[in-house]
Amino acid sequence: MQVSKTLDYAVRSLTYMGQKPGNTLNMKEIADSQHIPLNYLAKIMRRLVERDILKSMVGPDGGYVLRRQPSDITLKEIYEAIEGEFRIIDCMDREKICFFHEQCTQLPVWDKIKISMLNILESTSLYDIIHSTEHRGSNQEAY
Amino acid sequence: MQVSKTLDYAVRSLTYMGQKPGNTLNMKEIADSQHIPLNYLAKIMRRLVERDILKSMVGPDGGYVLRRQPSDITLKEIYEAIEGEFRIIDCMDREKICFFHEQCTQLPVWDKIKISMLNILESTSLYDIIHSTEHRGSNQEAY
DNA sequence: ATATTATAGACATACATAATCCATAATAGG
DNA sequence: CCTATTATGGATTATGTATGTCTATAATAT
Repeated sequence: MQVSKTLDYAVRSLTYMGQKPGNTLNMKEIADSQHIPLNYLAKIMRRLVERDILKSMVGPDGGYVLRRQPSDITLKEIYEAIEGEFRIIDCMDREKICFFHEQCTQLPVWDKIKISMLNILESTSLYDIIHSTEHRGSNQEAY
Repeated sequence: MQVSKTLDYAVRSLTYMGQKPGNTLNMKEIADSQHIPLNYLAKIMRRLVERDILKSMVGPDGGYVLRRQPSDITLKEIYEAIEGEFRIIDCMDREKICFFHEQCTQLPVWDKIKISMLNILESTSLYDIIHSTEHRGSNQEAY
């Protein structure tokens, strides 16, 4: 029930990019600034490009830019780019036949949690994430 | 970001027990009914006993009973018995020093999700889970 | 005394995540 | 056209955690 390191990397990278609007940033700069292994970030970036969250440019002075406004990129999109469809328990996978079928008492609970999480993911944009620190007190205890 | 099989096993087992109030059920019956490997369930049950969710009795005709009313057992307790403290991202672990300290823009988002999930876990009792199927249409599409 | 049950924990396995590595394609600039 | 720089693609390895298995021990009802 944890956010994967990969998703965390993706969100951090996009946040960093959103804080430097307009600039084309190359992978190396992003990887260095966020302490992400370069080749691992490469794979993450590809998925974000595939999902049209980023635009990439090959060659010298190449790199990545956000394809859309941060306010137009939701956390849900980022999640799905990295993890695929949002799902919190396996039998929500329609391809697998769950032994318990409809008598399963568990599903409504997990579904409630799922819906609540999806709401947050959907209603949170990259813009919100970028600006979320501003609302935190500077002497707030670190996590 | 998924519910572990172990937690699912725990919730299913407790639900099953809650549906047969008063009876002492032994592990074998629970394991069989829920299709859980017996020795694996043994480890799960131990944790639930430690947390005073279950009472155990050794010996012939021994087994387990719920120590409290289903309405008095929250999903959060079950979660914590199995997974430990609820946490959705590693740097929420105060023992680990996160590289980004307070400048981290990510935490408020994950924290929002965490709080929302905790609310649900806390406000959902075993009673609710047991009775949740009743609110579902019988011809509802299976997950 | 024996059968039955839970307890305890070591051990093994499988699987997903994370990370590394190497080869290739695109392109800007000289 | 050549070269350096950057992304792309995919194979491979490493690591850790979740899951599952096994064996021995303790408690207790009959």
